[in-house]
Amino acid sequence: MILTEKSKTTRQKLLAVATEVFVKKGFHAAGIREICTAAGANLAAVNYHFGGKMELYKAVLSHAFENAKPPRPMPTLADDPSHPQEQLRAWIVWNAERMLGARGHAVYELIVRELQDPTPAFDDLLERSMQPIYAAGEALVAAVLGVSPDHPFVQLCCTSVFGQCLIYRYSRPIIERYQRHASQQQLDMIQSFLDHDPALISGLAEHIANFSLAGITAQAKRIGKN
Amino acid sequence: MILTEKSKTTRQKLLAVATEVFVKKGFHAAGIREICTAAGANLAAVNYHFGGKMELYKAVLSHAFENAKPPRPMPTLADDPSHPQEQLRAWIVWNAERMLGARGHAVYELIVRELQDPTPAFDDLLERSMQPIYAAGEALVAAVLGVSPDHPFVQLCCTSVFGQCLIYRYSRPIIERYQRHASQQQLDMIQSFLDHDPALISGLAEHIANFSLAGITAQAKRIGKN
DNA sequence: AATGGTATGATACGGTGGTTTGAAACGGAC
DNA sequence: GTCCGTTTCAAACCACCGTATCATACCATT
Repeated sequence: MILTEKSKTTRQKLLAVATEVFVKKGFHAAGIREICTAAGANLAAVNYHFGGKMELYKAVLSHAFENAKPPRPMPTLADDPSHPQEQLRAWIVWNAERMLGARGHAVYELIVRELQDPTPAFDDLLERSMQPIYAAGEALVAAVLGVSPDHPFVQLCCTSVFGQCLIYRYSRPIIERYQRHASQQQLDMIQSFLDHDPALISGLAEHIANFSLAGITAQAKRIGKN
Repeated sequence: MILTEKSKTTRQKLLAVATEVFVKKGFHAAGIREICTAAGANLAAVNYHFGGKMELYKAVLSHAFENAKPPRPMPTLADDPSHPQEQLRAWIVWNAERMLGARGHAVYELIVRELQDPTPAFDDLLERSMQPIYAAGEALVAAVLGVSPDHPFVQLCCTSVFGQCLIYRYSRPIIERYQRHASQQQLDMIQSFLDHDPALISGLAEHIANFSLAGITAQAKRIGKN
């Protein structure tokens, strides 16, 4: 199939709209009629350009993954092996900003959806987008704890870090519902969070880093005592 | 409607099976036919006994909420206002065990589903099951931080605590998928976690408490310095 | 045994959602 | 202008799901 200019734009429009809709409603709840009308395309367009709903979804995942490329490289232990604490802090901040910020937005929203209703496309996405990051985090935590990466505390601490990040992706409905009981100041914060305000995101990332680093070093002392 | 013995067992079977299915697949993906055949009931049974799918779902939520009543009462600041740290630790452990253990299993699994695809029954469930716990946690964190409950740090810290708990409910698919790369020791841990092994649960709760308390006291020092 | 409220059963209806079809419109190549 | 591959379009198809219907079976009461 040769892609002319016109076909490219319909395909791209479809892809963009589908990303939005899949993020907002998840794979099953999203309808191709909704996607097509929102993209100004015919109902048959999805099947023509992608071959089906699932293929469209996989294309969306790949596209979102490509667009999630971070602006700066991930900090790793190898960057500065003599200062694991500083590197760990840098990694946590980097990871949190990536997960909460606008740049990685779609991927993580989609991953979070996959967590509950895994589709066949899940494994590949997870392997490509999360595994390297998680492995780097494990290595850093292990270095700070002074144990091997297989140590149970390593997984516990890493999960604590990821849990703090993911909940902001996860509990958007709660956050939105909170608006009714919130003060004006809180309302502004919520809105700017939903808009991926970079200042707020990095503030959040700082909090998670401070919180987690204290938690991890406390566990390190606990290990040392035993 | 007078409930004879026979009708009671069908209703209860329906309720039990529906809880399982709704937990496993969520409200939308679960089918009446699936539930009825699994319960050995006729297709019309749901409409007869509950009045519709949504009413069945609400009944499941209520039933799950009733069954989640904790074995011991929630620790609050009022229990011992002079030792907020100890009370906060007790609250975190209590909350984590409740969220991760078998007793509250269904409620939290359902809440987590609601987080992504809210149904009209969400608000009520949230208000009844989460709001009191969250408020108690806020008060305790605020006491330890030495600030008012409206302080932004309070919400940040509370969210960090809940995030660490929820991720274990949330990312079950990841945990299960991890089995392929896991060691035998890890496999056993995963299995006993999925079986709600009380020893493992309280170990997890201890970790979350240690981790979070260190994080929160670090934030307290940070506030003190400013 | 007869009766009437209760429970179960088989089946059909209306709606929705993904997919398919076949014809029409486009656009460059000759 | 004609041709042919590519793209768009409206309509229909098909499977599934929640619900409604109505007949039948149950069972305590009389």
